[in-house]
Amino acid sequence: MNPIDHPLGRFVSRLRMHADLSACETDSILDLPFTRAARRQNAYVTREGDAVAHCAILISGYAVRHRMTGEGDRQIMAIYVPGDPLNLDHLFLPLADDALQTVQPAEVALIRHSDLRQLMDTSAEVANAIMTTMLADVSIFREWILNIGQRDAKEKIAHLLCELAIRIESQGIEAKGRPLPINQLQIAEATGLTAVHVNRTLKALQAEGLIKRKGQLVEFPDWRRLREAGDFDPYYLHIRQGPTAESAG
Amino acid sequence: MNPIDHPLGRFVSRLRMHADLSACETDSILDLPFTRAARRQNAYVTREGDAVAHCAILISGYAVRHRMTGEGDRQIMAIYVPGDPLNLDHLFLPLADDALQTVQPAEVALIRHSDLRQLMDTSAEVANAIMTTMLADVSIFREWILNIGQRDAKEKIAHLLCELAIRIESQGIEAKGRPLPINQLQIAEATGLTAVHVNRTLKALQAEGLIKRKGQLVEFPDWRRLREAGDFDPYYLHIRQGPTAESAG
DNA sequence: CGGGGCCTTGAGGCAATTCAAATTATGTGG
DNA sequence: CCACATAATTTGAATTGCCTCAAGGCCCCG
Repeated sequence: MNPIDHPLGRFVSRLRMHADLSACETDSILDLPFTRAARRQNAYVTREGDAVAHCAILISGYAVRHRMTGEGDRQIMAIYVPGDPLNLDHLFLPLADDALQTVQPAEVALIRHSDLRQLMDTSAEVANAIMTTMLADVSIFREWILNIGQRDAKEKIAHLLCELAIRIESQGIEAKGRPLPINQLQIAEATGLTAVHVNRTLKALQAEGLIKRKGQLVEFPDWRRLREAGDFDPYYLHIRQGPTAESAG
Repeated sequence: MNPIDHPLGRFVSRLRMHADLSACETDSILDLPFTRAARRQNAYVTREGDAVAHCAILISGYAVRHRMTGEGDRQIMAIYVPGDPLNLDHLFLPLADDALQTVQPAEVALIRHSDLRQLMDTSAEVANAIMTTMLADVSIFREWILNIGQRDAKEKIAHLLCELAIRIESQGIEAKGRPLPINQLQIAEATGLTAVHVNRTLKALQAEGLIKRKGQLVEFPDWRRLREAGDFDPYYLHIRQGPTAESAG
């Protein structure tokens, strides 16, 4: 069976980026009971303060994780692509300290904590794959600290675009003429810039031939120079096989 | 036995901030085999790229976790206080993606991964406490993304000072007239500012009566206003009992 | 064809940076 | 305990990257 045909297929594929899973272990994941749920654009999956009893896996669409200052400024701290687990952390810390929200119409698979924990107790390999995947996402949090703290606007945005390209491509989605999962305001909220400055910086990247835009579509005519402009090295993603996006246009 | 007398006593105390541990479970942690190692100031515990086989627990002193851009700019992504585990993540993702470095003379306890995993396999409660503690630290990573991305210099620094105060105080260290674990350059590297601007901002905080400095010592004459200035709410630390630093001078 | 997102552009202002140097702490060996 | 070296902090002046405010344009969709 092609795992992509299964709602959790991309999740398995995500786990396999970080750890080995036998056919048997794969099946045990695909056999997990789950609730499939559709979410409109901008719908919340969980909110800050929720006591969470389910792990959400993104089946399709895009979602973000965000937190707000007391003055209401929003910071996006993660962007999720299909196959990504949104909140494995809630397995161990069920009190949500930030919100999960779709940014596109999306579907999620909701797996009860008890069911997932039971499988992890049964299979050390599955447990290990889950942990490693969760910690790869933590490494991304840290790279964002670096990105937001130390790089200038052009580098920040180029870096974010590179990361998204690699992560989306790794899931075999839209090899070329990628539609950006997020708009300019959301790029701003993810990089700590203002939407106005994001707009100007995107224009500058385009003028330099590093990206090409057509509406929501973004193309990368010169991947190598974009990577350099963003000081991007994908090691922090902890994807085992070298990503293949280098060849994409 | 007073657990503080044991090198791992503060570590147990840290775990107990986030999860229940019975006396029996506590003892099983204190009985873990470990190597005690002294580290000079600015010594590395692990470096980026290392394949790590031990979890390091900070017994005394202070340490940071950092990563660098291609241009050599350093971003500190975590500051560790005594009792903190430095790298539980390496249990599951043994390839270090950033460096751990002392910023004061320090001692660490090195616990072999295999020993810690064995204990976690034996005791679900210990495993849960370890996981919860690790994820509380991940929540701190995310708060730093928010702090660096959305707040201005005064808020950033006030927020960082509040976090450090609470975390140090929670370990029962130096109730008043706290010596800052880090210098101004390191505050800069942790907040994404320059050392010069950190200096000016500290002066401004002092002029407003939010902090009082004497050499390396920092006092908080008006904790409430400092907390407000830093938009600081300790919920994200996931410390179960309300921290007591409100009363400290 | 009208309304609401989203994107785009301009002008002016400010927070934070850069560069450079002076001053003050900290530590060390004699 | 002093003299020296080194690290850390402090200050000034000039610059700039990014922000704020404000308005206009585009495009999708009912």
